[in-house]
Amino acid sequence: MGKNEETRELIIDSARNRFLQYGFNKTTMAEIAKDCGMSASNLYRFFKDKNDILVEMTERCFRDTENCLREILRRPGMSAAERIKALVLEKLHINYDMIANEPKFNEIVMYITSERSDIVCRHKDALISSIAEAVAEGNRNGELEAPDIVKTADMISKATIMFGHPMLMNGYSLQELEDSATEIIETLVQGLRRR
Amino acid sequence: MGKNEETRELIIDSARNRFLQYGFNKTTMAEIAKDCGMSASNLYRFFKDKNDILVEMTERCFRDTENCLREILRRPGMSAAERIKALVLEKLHINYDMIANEPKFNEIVMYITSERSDIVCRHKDALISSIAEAVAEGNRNGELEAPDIVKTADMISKATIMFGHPMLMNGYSLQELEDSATEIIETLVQGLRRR
DNA sequence: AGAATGAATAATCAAGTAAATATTCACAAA
DNA sequence: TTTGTGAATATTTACTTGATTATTCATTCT
Repeated sequence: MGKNEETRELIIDSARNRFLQYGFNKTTMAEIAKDCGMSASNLYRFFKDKNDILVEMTERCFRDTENCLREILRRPGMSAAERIKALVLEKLHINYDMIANEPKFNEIVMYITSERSDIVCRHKDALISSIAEAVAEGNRNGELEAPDIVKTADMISKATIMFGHPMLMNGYSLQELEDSATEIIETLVQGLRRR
Repeated sequence: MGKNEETRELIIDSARNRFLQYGFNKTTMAEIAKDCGMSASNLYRFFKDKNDILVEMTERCFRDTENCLREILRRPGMSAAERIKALVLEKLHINYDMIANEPKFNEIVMYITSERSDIVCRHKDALISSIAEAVAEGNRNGELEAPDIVKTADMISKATIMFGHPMLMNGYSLQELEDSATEIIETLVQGLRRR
């Protein structure tokens, strides 16, 4: 890995800790720089501005999630139903962990959602792609009958939207969320089954 | 109708126009009073405070929606599937109209959601009750097989949550929303069918 | 050259004050 | 007795201005 890329990672990690713990506005460039052992002005050699650090942090976070989901697609011996459920539950767990452990997660999500909906959309599309792969697999092995794969995947993502939005998860225990997600997916898959 | 109740309605209607057009904070008690042809201090003879006007306005709005839904339950000659779809689409249309025609609807919803989630919860429960009635009907006539009626209704409401949240409807056309809602409900109902 | 810095400038935030608004109250009209 | 009002008070908002922070830049270091 290039030295330059290493420094960028160090900065993103330092910023991430501060942003999620204290919030974006309450974190100063000087603090991030101090955590990295450099001056504030030097941060600008690696990132355009403070917002840019947040954006790249978010994209990295989304990329990690997407990799998790792709890993689930590669697991052997799962039915399409099981795979779709695993995808949604994985996203749910990642979100739940963040809500539980990172005080300012909600604030950061709201900020990104309102200011950079394009990034959120791209992530949502990646999610739909993963679900689509599982649906396609279900079609191939005769478990499902979904003529329009992407439309079906999009439908599934919309029906499970509350497990990807921290705001909507508020007030439910992890158990309740898992149960609800499971019931929705099992009913949907049952409705998509080849008869 | 009592004179007192008539005045309360006049005040709520005047406030409603202002709140939805200019927002809660940008509307002054003096303006509401002027629209009603009375002094600001007289408003307090009918409502505890400004917040109270908003709350009663919201409850009235929710009650109207709930009456619409109950009316759908009384329509003759519909299958359970059709009735559930009609319920969700009705709520979707009401929300869509508000978003399209009332500039500050979103702001008001956010405010009520954060400050008085109890009211929103009660409305959500009423919605689930209506869906539950349709599910029960489906069970009776053999169209559906849902052992736990309320749990099933709750599941349906969670899977269609995006059509009840203005925030999540942002960026979709009415047609797209209707299509998505229809597809989700038809798939769910198919999954609940007696086999 | 590229990496890094402290000082300079620009933008944003925060404390304090003035103005606007919400709410109360003593009293009048119906 | 209920509806109503204008004046008085309490609260909130808007606006200054001083302080903090983001960003740029000229310069040093390697």
